[in-house]
Amino acid sequence: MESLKVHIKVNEDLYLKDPESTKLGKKIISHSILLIDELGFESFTFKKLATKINSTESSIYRYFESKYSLLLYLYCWYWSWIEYKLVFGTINTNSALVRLKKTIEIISSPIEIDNDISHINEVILKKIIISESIKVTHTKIVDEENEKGHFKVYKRIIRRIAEIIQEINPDYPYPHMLVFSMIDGVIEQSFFSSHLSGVTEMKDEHDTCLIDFYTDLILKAIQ
Amino acid sequence: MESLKVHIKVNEDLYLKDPESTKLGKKIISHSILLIDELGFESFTFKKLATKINSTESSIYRYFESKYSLLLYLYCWYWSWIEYKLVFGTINTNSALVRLKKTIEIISSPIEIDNDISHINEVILKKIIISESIKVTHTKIVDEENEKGHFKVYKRIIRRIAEIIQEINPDYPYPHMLVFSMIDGVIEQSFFSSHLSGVTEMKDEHDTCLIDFYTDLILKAIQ
DNA sequence: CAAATATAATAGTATTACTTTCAAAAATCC
DNA sequence: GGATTTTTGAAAGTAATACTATTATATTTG
Repeated sequence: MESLKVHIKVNEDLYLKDPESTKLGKKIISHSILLIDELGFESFTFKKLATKINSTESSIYRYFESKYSLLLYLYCWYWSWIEYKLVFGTINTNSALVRLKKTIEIISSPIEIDNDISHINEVILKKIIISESIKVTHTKIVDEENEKGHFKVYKRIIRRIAEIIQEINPDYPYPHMLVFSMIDGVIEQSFFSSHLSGVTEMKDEHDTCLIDFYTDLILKAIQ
Repeated sequence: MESLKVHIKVNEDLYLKDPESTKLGKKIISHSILLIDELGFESFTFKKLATKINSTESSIYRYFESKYSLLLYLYCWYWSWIEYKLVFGTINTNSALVRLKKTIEIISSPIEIDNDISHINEVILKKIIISESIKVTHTKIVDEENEKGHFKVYKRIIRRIAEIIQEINPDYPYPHMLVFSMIDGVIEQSFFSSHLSGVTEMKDEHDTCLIDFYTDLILKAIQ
């Protein structure tokens, strides 16, 4: 059976030319994910990517201003996809508590292969988000990017979940901090689990203990 | 009154020549902190630093292999200093709960100027740690650095605090994850508080609400 | 004061992140 | 199906960066 195809749309000013609109564009996206994962963002260059996909540096520059803006594109795509999963996963659920538990599960679960979205490998994309997304946020131009609205989706996700918490306990004073703690913590613990053993009980990126940890932590905090 | 001078020692393989041993070395450290804060790590270069301190690129290269290893030095220095504050701040305290509370306070408090250590501006150093330390950890060579023992202090801090938690509640299953959550969360929330308003209730880097947030969170989690 | 060491001045290299130009190929329009 | 527009490829060029190497000049030390 053919499954439902979902198209994640990102802000138009993230690219010079929509990579979803052409074959070369899609190749740039799918292979950049693989190559950034392979080399790390610092060693990743448009020249190397061009060689990989039998194209040229200048062709890639027609889609993205810089390798940084390509990473920003992937970052925005990822969080839009997560938002879609959150909305889809909690639809028709009346109980705020059930919605919260489901939300925590979606945020802290390891990614499984999702065939609904063709050319993007979400498992490797998450690996990139885990190891490289701080290169999108921790920069001198973060405020500029923020003003352009590039963190809108990320912030909306936090707001959405914080609202569920407020529904459950309107008196809890730090719902956003609690949610941010989880969203950021999932990424960071996933990274450190496979690099600095000893800082976390998590064994690797596929360990599901994060669900358990954050469910317990959040429910106790807001009880 | 002359205050107690404390000398923080870092691993010898972090530098080519000990910057604490000469006037130029100390100038490199103190001014690199100011310049990295001013320009951001990406735009910071040894050439610019050399100009600032009326020296030359090649002289700075005699102390540090690369700008990256200078950042690693600052990173290690910072965590050694935090460890010293933790040990000093919980000495002679028998109750594990009191030690835990004090620890949380030390980790999540904004930094105040500490005149005990002369040429290093700890307030600005923390700003650098907040915005740049991920450039030490989130890199392809993190495993290599880990093997060289450069994250030993950081990991020991987590272990230390996790042990206090285990003393209070030996059955809590995720003491390291909980501690890591706090240590990493403090840094990340401090960063985002001043850049992405809306993701946290924290107003800025000087807001003390983190103490309150983490004290409540951790005590409820392990109760 | 001599010898050893540290620093400054200068020049040079490979790589990177991009830009420009122009020709060839492909898609689109009538 | 041929003309036109758009997209891509090939090649060369630029400024900046992250270092290295060499030699001369200070500065420290015994």
